[in-house]
Amino acid sequence: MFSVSARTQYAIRAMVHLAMREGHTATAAEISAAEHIPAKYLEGIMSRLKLSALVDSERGKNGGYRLAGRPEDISMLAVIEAMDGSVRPVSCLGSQTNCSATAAGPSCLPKKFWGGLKEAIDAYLGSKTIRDVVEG
Amino acid sequence: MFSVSARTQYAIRAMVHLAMREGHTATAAEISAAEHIPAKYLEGIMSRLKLSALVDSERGKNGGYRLAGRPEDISMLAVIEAMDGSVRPVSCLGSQTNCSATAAGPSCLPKKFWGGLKEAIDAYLGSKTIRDVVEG
DNA sequence: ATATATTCCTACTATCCAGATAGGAATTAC
DNA sequence: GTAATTCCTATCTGGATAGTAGGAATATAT
Repeated sequence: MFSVSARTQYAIRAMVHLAMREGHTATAAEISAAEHIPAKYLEGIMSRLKLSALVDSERGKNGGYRLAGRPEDISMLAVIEAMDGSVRPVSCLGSQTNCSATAAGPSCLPKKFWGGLKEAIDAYLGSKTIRDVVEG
Repeated sequence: MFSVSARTQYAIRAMVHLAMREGHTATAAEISAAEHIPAKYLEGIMSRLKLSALVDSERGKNGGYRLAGRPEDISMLAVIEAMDGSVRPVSCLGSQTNCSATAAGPSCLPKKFWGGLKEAIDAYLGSKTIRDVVEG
């Protein structure tokens, strides 16, 4: 239950790897080898991280990736959201559309419960940073 | 991210429905109609709830289901675990087997982070009961 | 300039599982 | 004995996840 995608786990390991390089670039190939992540698959992950402005990249020879900020300023929530979008236990959270549960009536009792779960998860993930993970 | 299966949402709505029946039995067909849950699919859900001793059942004519305890004594964690097992963001939590991340070494930095997430989720889900949800 | 190393882009494939359906067997009330 | 119900087993299907493939664009070094 509530399992995290391989993609997200890979992304976090990649970010941790970059954090330990302390500003020096690391190539996707290097990260792939060090963290046991399929090389081609990792490329797509790095692209997403770039799109979310969590890493900077340099193309061409001697290129590679580096963190776009200090490890203590990058929340785990940001990394996870870059991979799989915002935390949303049920799809009706954050959208106006009614789910099947409310098709016949105005109220959906569990909605507040799910909202609370989202808040609990967001609070934890938002409070942790790459630095916290690096320090174990 | 962290989306909850339809099965779990159905199960919760079914439990809430039973709670509102205050000890009287409700048939699967009745719950299905009231909560807009596919009838045959709901049967399997009720079986699981029974297996986890969250509901009692009576077979045959005038049979049906009722809560196996008071709504305030049934935690949401128990209901969710009955559907999809225990909260486990990453598979290495709760098992001794090493994941690919640790194949080449003894340590996995993110493990503590994931453990903390599990605890945060368990704490929230464990603190809420069917009664809380019924009261909205 | 040319070779090389890298990111970046698009498309494809395979596997797995959630969600749902179907048919009937076992059980009980009346 | 009939109707209503839970219970059991098997099967189908769509979509998502994980991973692969091939190459275009870009930058560096010599």
